[in-house]
Parts: sequence; C-alpha cells; structure tokens
Amino acid sequence: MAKAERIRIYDVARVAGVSVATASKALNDTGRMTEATRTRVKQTAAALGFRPNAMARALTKHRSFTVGLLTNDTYGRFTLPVMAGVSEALVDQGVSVFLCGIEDDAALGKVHVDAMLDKQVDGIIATGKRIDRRLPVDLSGLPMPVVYAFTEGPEDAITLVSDDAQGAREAVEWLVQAGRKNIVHVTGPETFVSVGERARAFRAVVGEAGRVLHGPWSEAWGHEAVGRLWSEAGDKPDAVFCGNDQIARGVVDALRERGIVVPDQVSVVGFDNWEIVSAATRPPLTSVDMNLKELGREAGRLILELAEGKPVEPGVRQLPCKLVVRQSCGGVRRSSDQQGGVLEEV
Amino acid sequence: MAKAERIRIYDVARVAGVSVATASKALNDTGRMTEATRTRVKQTAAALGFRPNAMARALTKHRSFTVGLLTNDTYGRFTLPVMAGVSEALVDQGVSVFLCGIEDDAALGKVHVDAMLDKQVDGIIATGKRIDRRLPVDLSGLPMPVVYAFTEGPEDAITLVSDDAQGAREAVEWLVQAGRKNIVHVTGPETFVSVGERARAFRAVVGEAGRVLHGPWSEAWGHEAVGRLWSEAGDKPDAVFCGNDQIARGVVDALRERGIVVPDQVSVVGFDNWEIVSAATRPPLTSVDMNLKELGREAGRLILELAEGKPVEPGVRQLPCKLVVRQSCGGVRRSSDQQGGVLEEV
DNA sequence: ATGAAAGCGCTAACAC
DNA sequence: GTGTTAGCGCTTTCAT
Repeated sequence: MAKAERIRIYDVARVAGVSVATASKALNDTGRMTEATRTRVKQTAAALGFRPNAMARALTKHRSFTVGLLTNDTYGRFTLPVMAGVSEALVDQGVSVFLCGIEDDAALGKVHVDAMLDKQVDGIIATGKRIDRRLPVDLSGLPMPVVYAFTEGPEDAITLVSDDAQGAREAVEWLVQAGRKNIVHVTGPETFVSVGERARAFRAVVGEAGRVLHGPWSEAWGHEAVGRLWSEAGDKPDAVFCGNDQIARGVVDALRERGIVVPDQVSVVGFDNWEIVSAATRPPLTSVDMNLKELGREAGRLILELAEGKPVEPGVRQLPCKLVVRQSCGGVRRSSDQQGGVLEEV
Repeated sequence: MAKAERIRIYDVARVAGVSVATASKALNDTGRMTEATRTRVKQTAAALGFRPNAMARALTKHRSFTVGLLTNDTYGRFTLPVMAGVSEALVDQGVSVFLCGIEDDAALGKVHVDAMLDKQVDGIIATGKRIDRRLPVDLSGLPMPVVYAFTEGPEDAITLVSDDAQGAREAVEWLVQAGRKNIVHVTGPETFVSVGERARAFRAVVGEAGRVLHGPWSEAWGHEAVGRLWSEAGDKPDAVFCGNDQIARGVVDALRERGIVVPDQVSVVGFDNWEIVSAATRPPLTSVDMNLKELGREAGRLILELAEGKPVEPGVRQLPCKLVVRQSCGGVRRSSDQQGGVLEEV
C-alpha cells in the first residue's frame, strides 16, 4: 500500500523543461505551441506514468467525470443491464458511475441525491423497475442534467423507454407467421402501463377478440392460467404469448404436466429475456428482449452530451425491442450459422 | 437546471460573522471555540443550505469519500447483495460507491482501476462470482487499501468469505434431525473449492460413505441426477442436499414428474437462497443463505477503517451462513408466529 | 510560443 | 478563541 509519490503535472513540466501551464495545455490539447513541445510533454508524461488528479481537475473544470445511477430495483433484474450499458458508454470517456440503490425509501433517496450533489456528479441517470412509476425522489431543479431510463420522469424530461408495443407485435406476428391461429395473452396486472400496451399490440395483431388474462408476474400465475384455459370447454389455444418469462415458464411447466408438447402442440413466447429464466425453461423460451443495455448506453451518451453543454431535445424516446428465438415456439427462422439465408424448421 | 449559486463556506463564514477557518473548524467539530460560536456557525450553515464541495475537501484531506467495487459477476447474482451491504455500511458516512463491472476482461479491469486511481478512491472492494478465483487485475501495490469479498485475494490480503462448511453442516444436520437417513449430495463441479468444502462437511455429518454427485450448476443437472439415482436398484434417497438452488429446483421438478412428493417422501435443500429460484420452486426451497449482504457490510466497515488509517489484521475471515427454512424439506421448526416457541410440523 | 500568477473551495498550521 | 495564511493539483487568463 505504500507507494512512490504520485507524479504531479509539476513533475512532468520540470522533466520536460517547460512550465506547468504549458504542460497542462500540451496534455489537454489546448493552447498553442510547437508540435515538438506538445509531443515532448506528452511523452515525458507517459514515461513518468503521470495520471492527473481528478479532484484537482474537477475543482477548476466544474466537471467531476462521475455520474450517478439511481435505482429502486433491488433484484437488479432491470438495473444491471442498464448499468452495464451506461458503464460501457462512459468508461472510455473516463467517467465512473456511482450506483445508488434507494429501494422505495424517500429518505434514503435524499441521502443519495445529496451525496451526488456534494460530489458534483456531471449528471444523474434515474432508473427503476417499471416505466410508469417514479422514484421516490425529486430530481427536478437539480444543478446537473438528469436522464430517465426505464422509469417515469416529469413531463419535460429526457426519458428513455423500451417500445413495448413493437416488442409485443413482433412476438405475436412471429406466432401468427408460425401458423398459430388461437393465441392467448397471459400477462401481469392491468395496473401496469406496459401490460396495457402489450395487450393492445396483441389485439391489434390477432383481432379485438383476442383473449387476455391478467394476474401476478409469477410462475404460479402462468401455471394457474393454463389450468384455467385447458379446463374450459371448446378449442384449446395453440399459442400463449406471456407478459414475462416467469409467467411463460409457469405456462410451459403446466403444459408439460398435462402432457402437452411445447412447441409441437403449443407455442410459448416470453417477455424480458431474463436469461436465468428463459434459458432454464424446458424447452428454452423464445422471448422479447427489451434491449436494456442499449437503453443504458443511450442514457450514458445523452448524459455525456448534456454534461458537455450540448442541447438535447426533451421528450420520450422509445427504443426497439428484439425477439430472441429459442425453442419454445417453433416456426421458421433464418439459420444463423448458414450462409445465404437458408430457412430451416426449428 | 439553472440554480442559485452554490453556497460556499465563505458565505457561511460571512453570514455567521466569523472567518472561514473558524467556520471550517466549527463544521468539522475540530479546533477550539466557544460552544456558542460553533452552534451559530452550524445553524447558519443549515439555514443557508450549505453543502461542502466534496472535490475541494478531497483535495486537501486526501480522502475522496468514495470507494470502488470491482466485480466480474455479470448477472449480479453475488455482486448485488454484496453491493447492497457495502452501500448500506457506507452511505451514512457520506461515502459513495463506484460500481465497476469488468467481466473477465483484464484490459477493462485496468481501465477501471486506473479510473479509480485518478479519482483517488479511499479504497477498493474486490468481489466476484466464486471464492477460489482471482479477478483479472492486479490490485497489489495500490496506494489505497483493498478488501477482497467473495473472491480470492493474495496471501496477505484482507479477505471475506462465507463459511461454506458451516452452512453445509447446518443444512445436513437439519435433514438428519428431520429423520432423514439416506441423504445424497448433488452439487457442482469438483473444480470449485466451495464444492469440496461443502461435500466434506456433508460427509462429516452423514459418514464417509455419503454419496456425492458432481455436475454443472444447472437445473438440467439436478434433473438428470434424480434420473440417475432413481433408476438404480436398491433404496432410494429420502433427502437431497444440493449445491445450489438451480440444481435443487431441477431435483424438485424431476421428483414431481416421478410422482414423488416433496417434502413428504423426499426432502430437498438448496444453497445460495437465490430468492428468484428458491421462492418460485414448488414447494419453495429451504436453502442455505451465504449472507452476502452482511459480507458486503463487513467489507464496507473494514475499508472504512483502513481508509481512516486504523490497522486491520490481514487474513481470511469466514462469515457464517444461515439456513432459510421454507417448505421443501419437512422436519420440525419453531413456529415464528406463535408465542412460547411451540414446535410444529411443516 | 511560453510562462507567471491567480484562483477553484476547503483545511490546517501557526499567529495573535 | 479566532483569524491569517499557505497550500492541495490543476486550469486558465494574461503578460511577455
């Protein structure tokens, strides 16, 4: 832990035979000087292993090269991909990310926001576990930019969300294209905005008579829904589009218990593409991926632009979902490991 | 985003009618002055909404009140609880946490570590996904303290791990106490140190003849293991102690498919207490919790002590696991919602 | 083209 | 007890 004294710009300047002012300008590619001088300074800095003191720099530049990521998503189901994206977009720029988990605790939220203020973060990215709820903290009027990603923000804020309708549409169209005629939608509670959007998109494809069953976001509900659907008289569904992967897993398990083969007899599609669930299901789930990492990347880019003083248009930006095809729904897909786009049965 | 000028200590001093030096001392509870002055300064600071500039403070105090959490655990299965604990231990002290996900990429690791160095974090906590592997970065010789939590560190480092042997012992003793006679252990690959420790603890309880089956950490393996065990001639196991919750879930599902009732006929115990798995299993899994949040808390406390210059004895600290009882293993447990410790069958 | 000097906001010796 | 002063390491006018 004991270590040679840290190299300061002062040392670089001395060794390079220039003043600290020149050294500073050389290293920051500002000011004017002979190319020779600039190069020499940069080389000595590199040779000496000079790393500028971020604190000192922040003090004068009023930029800390840090951002805060605020979240109330405890399990990290949604936050981790977002975080990964944010980090990826910022790490090359030398920007580090404070992760602040605030649960649903307003007091804790305030503590974290105050800490961010003290540390003069260049911006705050707010994220959460659903797009129609706000974090229990007020982020308006802060002296730094704020971007909302996968959580609701004020009217005139910059907000990033996934395009639930498009994701749902792609999933359902996939099922239709696979020849399924009787598709039902088993999803979460009606109180979620995204549940409504997905259900609307579902009906837009299959027709207004499309059947939608609401329940909790759990495997148990998927299970129960199958019980309900298959105990009714009349035609049974030949496909189930689920509101999340846990429900889908419940559905698949329940079907297997009834001796119904997925995907031969019934196709199942999930939502979220939570790999730990979708990949462990037998058969592995085809699922809609909300591209949360890309959402995070975009949030990182935006916060950076804002921090640099560039203008960013406020409003809600919807980012597209993509369907990840596994084995739970049959149909035809373009083979990924063959040239020429041969189509194959899966 | 436009905001009134930030209050500086200079403003506080002026309003309180003292010098900045006195103001500083008053607010930091250092130096000597009349209690009256101190109170007055503190009150004006509060009234003005003064928040010290962390950058400026860091520059002089050589403490940034930030720490870095380095991890290669992408899913966050282990990192998130650790992170929550770290954060919990530090947030009251005004310390914020940089989360740095480095995958298994040495170059990315170096980028993050360099960023931490530039930002003069007060300490680094290294964590990962298994206790017998190192992160792909060299953290020795850094000018700040390092604590290893749930990842391997150098010989003379400060390391925090869960007590796998104790956790396994408690689980198996619980099964024995529940009257189980023929317990097998279905676990992960032999290459994991923790697999060895748990298996040894298992055999220490059930006898050296205790049967241990190794395989991948997956549901599929749990499934397959049941197939293997139940297709053999002779007595069937009446309990399965699993190396993680995913295996346990596979076991439970496979047993159900065979018409074997859990926990009536066979008891199952998991490991990790990953709620998303253990709670969704039917019946919910009794599982060993590694107390990762507490591990994180302890790591936070230690890094703080080190940052404050207090000495901390190097070496490996084992923190106890605790058994979380749900419905997958029967036996007798103390009813939690009755007074007087009535014992009840579960 | 380069350098001297004045801060950024705060803390800590050392005077008074 | 309280204030004066000198930095912390870097950036940035403004001279030269």
